[in-house]
Amino acid sequence: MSDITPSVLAPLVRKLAGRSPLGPEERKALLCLPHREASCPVGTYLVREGDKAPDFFLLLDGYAYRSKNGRNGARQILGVHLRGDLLDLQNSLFDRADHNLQALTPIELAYIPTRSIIDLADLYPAIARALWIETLVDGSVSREWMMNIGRRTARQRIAHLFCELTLRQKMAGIGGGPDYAWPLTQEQIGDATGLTGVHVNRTLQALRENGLMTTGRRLVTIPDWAALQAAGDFRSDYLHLPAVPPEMQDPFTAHHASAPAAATTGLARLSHFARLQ
Amino acid sequence: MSDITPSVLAPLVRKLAGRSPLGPEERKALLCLPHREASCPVGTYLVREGDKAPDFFLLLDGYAYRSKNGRNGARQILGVHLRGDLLDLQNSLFDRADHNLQALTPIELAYIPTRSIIDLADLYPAIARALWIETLVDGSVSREWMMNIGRRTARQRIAHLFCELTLRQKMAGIGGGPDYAWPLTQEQIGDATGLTGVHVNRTLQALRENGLMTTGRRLVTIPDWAALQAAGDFRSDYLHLPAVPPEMQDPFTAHHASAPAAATTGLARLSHFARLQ
DNA sequence: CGCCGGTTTGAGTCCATTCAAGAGGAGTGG
DNA sequence: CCACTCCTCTTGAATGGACTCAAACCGGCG
Repeated sequence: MSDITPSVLAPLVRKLAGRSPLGPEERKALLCLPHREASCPVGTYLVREGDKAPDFFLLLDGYAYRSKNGRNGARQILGVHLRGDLLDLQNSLFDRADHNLQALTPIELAYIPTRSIIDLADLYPAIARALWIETLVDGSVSREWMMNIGRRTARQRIAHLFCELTLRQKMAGIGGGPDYAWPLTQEQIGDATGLTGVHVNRTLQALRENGLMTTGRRLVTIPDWAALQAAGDFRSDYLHLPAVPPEMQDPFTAHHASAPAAATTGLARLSHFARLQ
Repeated sequence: MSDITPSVLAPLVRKLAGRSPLGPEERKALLCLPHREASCPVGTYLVREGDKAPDFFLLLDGYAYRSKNGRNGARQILGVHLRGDLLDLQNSLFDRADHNLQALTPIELAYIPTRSIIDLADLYPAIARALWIETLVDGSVSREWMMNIGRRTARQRIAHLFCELTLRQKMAGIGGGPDYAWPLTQEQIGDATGLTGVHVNRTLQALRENGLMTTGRRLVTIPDWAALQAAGDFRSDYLHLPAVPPEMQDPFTAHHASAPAAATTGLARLSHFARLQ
């Protein structure tokens, strides 16, 4: 419960401060939130479609994903989450969850009562705004996924997904080397991209043959990041990341970011983020 | 610039109050927001992908849509908006817009500086929360669209889109009769559902032949609402509407839509989650 | 009237699916 | 250690849904 070891919630502060500047008082309030740690095996449903008033979670370690089920048994994966992500802001403010949230790998999480977060948001406008922006970013990602699923070829969709997850891992400080963890099965890649597992397999083979990536037991290596980005029509803007390392920027984004007269809020956020590290 | 007729912003209050209860003071503050009215012809870009710091709008009349462009010229429509909707919460808090916002029909709108809304949100937690929830609802709709585009047949996708727009019009008090306005061309339906215009045409013909709907010059008639819902795998939950009239509710909304599915490790879930409670 | 945007229609093609069946690996229990 | 199961990945052949590329049709409008 609420205790004196605040370090567990540090990622929460880091996350939110990356969205809206937070003063020391606000940081402290966040760190003092009541919470409970837990760990779940693969496949655990954290929230199930139709459940009432779920609380929400900070993902401390491992991977999770959101999904929806169709009447005919079809499943669509809506997003993937990794260490440091806030889970289920989406559901927690509604009376009933409209999608599932499931552990993709064994996970560690901190469970935080929704009530206490809302109270904090009422008390500190900066926290409220950070939560709001976090939700807006989530929406932006959803939109890019729509684009991906609706208007790209199988090859592009899969390359795009690999780009997104790889970059997000990089930003979360996971897997600094040439290898990145890959938590999804081919079937799950299919569910995320609107394809079948079989066709994912074939497309993956083609990508490998072209030297764009190699997958081995739950690992990906990407020899040529720029090439994979191009193959996936990937531009990282939509993730609204605080600061993408130069070697992983795409020419398009770099071009725009280098324009000096850029907006002030982004830069403020950036410096804030740097301070945390 | 800002004028003295506050009635124009009444839909804004109505919208937000539907998300979170607002006191008289908060309502008054909203109505006193500085704003400027404008009207735009069909096709006007209100915001263009890559634009910086757009302000935001209240749609007073007409239809608008959001879209994204791929590098190869592909276009994905991300959502459709109608009278009373808040436009571009999505973009306005970021440095740069990540998608387009365009007039689908001639529209009337009230333009509100983002700054003043944010100030209001800082001042009144209830307003901040309402805006947040509005954003969450938007995310919920995006998720359903992902499901639609990724995991449904052409027939289902199109039927679903018709259901959504029809119901939202009903809720906004437009078109009380058996006819509803239909602002989208077949090409645009394709862009919204991840199909081509040609195939939309053929699918539409099939739907008409089955007596599920008829389209005439910018009008739709739906003889059997339940049948169209079934054809589109449509459940209105995801829209998070305040109150859906009984004749338009679907039978499925009542009882839990718990898909049995694989749920292999579902057993672990219950014990664990019980512990959390 | 002629233009123009939207709808309709046709024929051929291709991308992705379906339905199998087999292979590889990891974990389990005897 | 093996046999066993389960899960994931792989491969093949046949099918089909949606796409492409036209061209024609239609109504509204200047």
